Amino acid sequence: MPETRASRRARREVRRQAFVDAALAVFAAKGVAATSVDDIVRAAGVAKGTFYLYFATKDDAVDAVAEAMVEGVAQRMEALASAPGRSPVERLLGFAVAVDEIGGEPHERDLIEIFHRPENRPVHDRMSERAVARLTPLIAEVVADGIADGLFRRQDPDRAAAFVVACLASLHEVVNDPAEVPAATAHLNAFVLRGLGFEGDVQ
Amino acid sequence: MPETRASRRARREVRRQAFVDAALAVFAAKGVAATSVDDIVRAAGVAKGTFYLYFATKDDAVDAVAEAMVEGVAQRMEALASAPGRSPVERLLGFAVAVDEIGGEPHERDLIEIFHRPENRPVHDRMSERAVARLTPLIAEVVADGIADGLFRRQDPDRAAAFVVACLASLHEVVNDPAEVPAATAHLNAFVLRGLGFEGDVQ
Amino acid sequence: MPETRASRRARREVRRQAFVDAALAVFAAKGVAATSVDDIVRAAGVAKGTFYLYFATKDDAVDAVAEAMVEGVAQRMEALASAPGRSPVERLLGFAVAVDEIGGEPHERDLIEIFHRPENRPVHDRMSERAVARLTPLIAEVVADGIADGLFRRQDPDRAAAFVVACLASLHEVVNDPAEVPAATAHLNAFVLRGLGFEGDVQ
Amino acid sequence: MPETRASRRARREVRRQAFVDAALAVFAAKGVAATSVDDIVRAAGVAKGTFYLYFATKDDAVDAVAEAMVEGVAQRMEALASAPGRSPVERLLGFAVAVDEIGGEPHERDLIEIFHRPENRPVHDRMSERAVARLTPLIAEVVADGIADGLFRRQDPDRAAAFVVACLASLHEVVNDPAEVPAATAHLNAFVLRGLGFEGDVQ
DNA sequence: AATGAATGAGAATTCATTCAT
DNA sequence: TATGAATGAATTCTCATTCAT
Repeated sequence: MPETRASRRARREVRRQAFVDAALAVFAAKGVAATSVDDIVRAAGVAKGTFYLYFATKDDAVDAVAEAMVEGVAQRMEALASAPGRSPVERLLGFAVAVDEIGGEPHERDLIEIFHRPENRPVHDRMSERAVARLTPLIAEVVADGIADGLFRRQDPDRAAAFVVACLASLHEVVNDPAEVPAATAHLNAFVLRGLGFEGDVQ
Repeated sequence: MPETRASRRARREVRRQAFVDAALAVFAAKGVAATSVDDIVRAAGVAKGTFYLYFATKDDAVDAVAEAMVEGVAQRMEALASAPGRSPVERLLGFAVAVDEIGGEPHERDLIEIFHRPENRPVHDRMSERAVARLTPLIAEVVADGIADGLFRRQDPDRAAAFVVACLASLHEVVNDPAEVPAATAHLNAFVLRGLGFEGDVQ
Repeated sequence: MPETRASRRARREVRRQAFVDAALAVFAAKGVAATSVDDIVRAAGVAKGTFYLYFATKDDAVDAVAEAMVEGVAQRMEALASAPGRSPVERLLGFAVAVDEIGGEPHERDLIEIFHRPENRPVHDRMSERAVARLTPLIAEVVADGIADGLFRRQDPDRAAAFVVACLASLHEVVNDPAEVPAATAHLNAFVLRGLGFEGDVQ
Repeated sequence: MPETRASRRARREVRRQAFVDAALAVFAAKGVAATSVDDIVRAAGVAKGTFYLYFATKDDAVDAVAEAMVEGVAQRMEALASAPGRSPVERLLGFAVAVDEIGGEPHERDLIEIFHRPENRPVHDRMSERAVARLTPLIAEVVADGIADGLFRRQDPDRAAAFVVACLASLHEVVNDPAEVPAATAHLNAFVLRGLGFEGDVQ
């Protein structure tokens, strides 16, 4: 039986993901700039030419890695953002938790590793870019809901969301000692909610 | 009359600055990663070897560029931070103005140019890093003063400063239309002051 | 039919040897220090990158050349050294013949060429080093056998071998006119055998 | 009073020697190939241009260093070679002593240092070349005298001298432990004298 | 004589990409 | 699909030498 178009595509996706995993591992180990296609294929255990069967370009692969890394968090936040029956405040608090949880999976632990090594700035950047693009609308929606509910002040939800995202992103830049994470998160939540004009009791 | 040690050092500094200027121009034109030492010396109109008389490494030059770009803003903010007879709130408001003013000089206009091109992320990063390192303490001091004066809530000034810096930095990431800058700045100031727990009238 | 591991290795060896041959030609023509990797690949008729598929380093290639040049002589001497049923004296005389024969093949003719040009000292050196390392033990063994047989005086065989090797090596440094080679060889043999304490008739 | 031509030349010689000393120090420290003119002038404490007032070429300086290093030994051997009232055998034994004594002065200690580091082969080579050229005639003369006196066999003195020089040179290549030097020297002397056909008691 | 800034050709090495098998 | 040898342009950095002061 000849392979169906669907199963072919699925297999292709699996193969591609294997490259992403391999690339992630090498990136974590030696930084993105210092990683060659050779390194990636060696980690993936395939020949060099095979790489170009799945990616047009090395850069293409870097993008795929960044996307993979952001997507996990984004989906969790998406679920939180649209959680029915929860107030905007609760949903916002959930975002910080989601960001905190980054690192819960091996994949994401690598992400953090990479976030903090200065030589790995380039991916960090690409991820930030994607993360901001992905997350800001989610947050803007929550902010808009909060304004509509009279919980937050009237303000441009997009701009406000940008500030919130910036603060969220700074969490991982700023906290070095894991023990400080809860305190920092609480501080962040209070800062952000107050910043949005929430007057209730935070926490 | 043989050249004095001082004048030699001065001349050296001028020469070095010429390289920084040239590098800045090329970086702005074609991105940092895509800029070779060859490009820089061509722009500077000197021989390749000369470059290495002033910088140990290409990276060394990138750092010098980043430093040059940050230093201008940092000094203005430093002046504002320590302005005698001004309240912490006023000083904080001044920071946003200083950030807004980036771009007032040609040097800094290039800075913005670079900020916004995605391919130029690496310098942006290095600048951010430096900017954060340079600015956070300034802001932390103002926050601490505000807490001492009972204007802001009790909180860790360093962490709070990190959030403020993140929001300030997001200003330039987020606003694309120059006409929006004043509104965005006002929004930012209100967000940040409320976030710090200031209860007075913002504006 | 996919290529077997063995045939791949063989092909690799052939390719590598082609580089050695090319390098040898250029070295002979313009000296080792003055030879660039560019020169070698041009002579080999391949792209520069290919060179680095077979050698980690330019130096690595120089070593390979030196090794190739020494190995031929060494193997002939090895055969002589262990020739069964021949007395130590005969085996020793054979060594000088083997050294004389250097130059019989084109490869080895180049070797001599290189030996005598002062600008080519570096390879000569590396070859000497290797040659000494390779040949001294062979000769030491013969000397030890001679001592055991009562043909030579009691003495440290390693040290004695070093003197013999030095004399052998000097053969090619000293004789410029090929017509003189037989006389010089006879002289050398007599000198060395007497030096070792052999009292029989030399020749 | 204007400087005389002679004193000018003398001063020039002193200055040149200072460069040789400096170069020797750097060569000893980091190898010849790895030593740049920059290194030399830094060690000499002068400006780069000054170097070229005294040497036409970097190579010129390397030669000067090699010459300086050989000259000391050569002069001592010259004195020994022509010592009146001493037999050829005694004079020959003296040569080995002279070679052994290399390292008695700081200059010559460096020489040995350099002799034994593999990365410093190039100077070693140039020195060997010079040493052979300088020493062989001295030894040839002694050998000729010995033949004339009936102490040594009839043979070509130049060729014999070449063998002797080769053995002498091997002394420093072969002996690693200083404690072994006397034994090795004795072995060498016995080997050489026997090789030349001396039948008396060696030692 | 002395200086040292400037030169610029040239070196070694890397690596994304291609393509014949 | 998969392979991996081959490519060659591009990159960073070095260093002997020159020359205006």
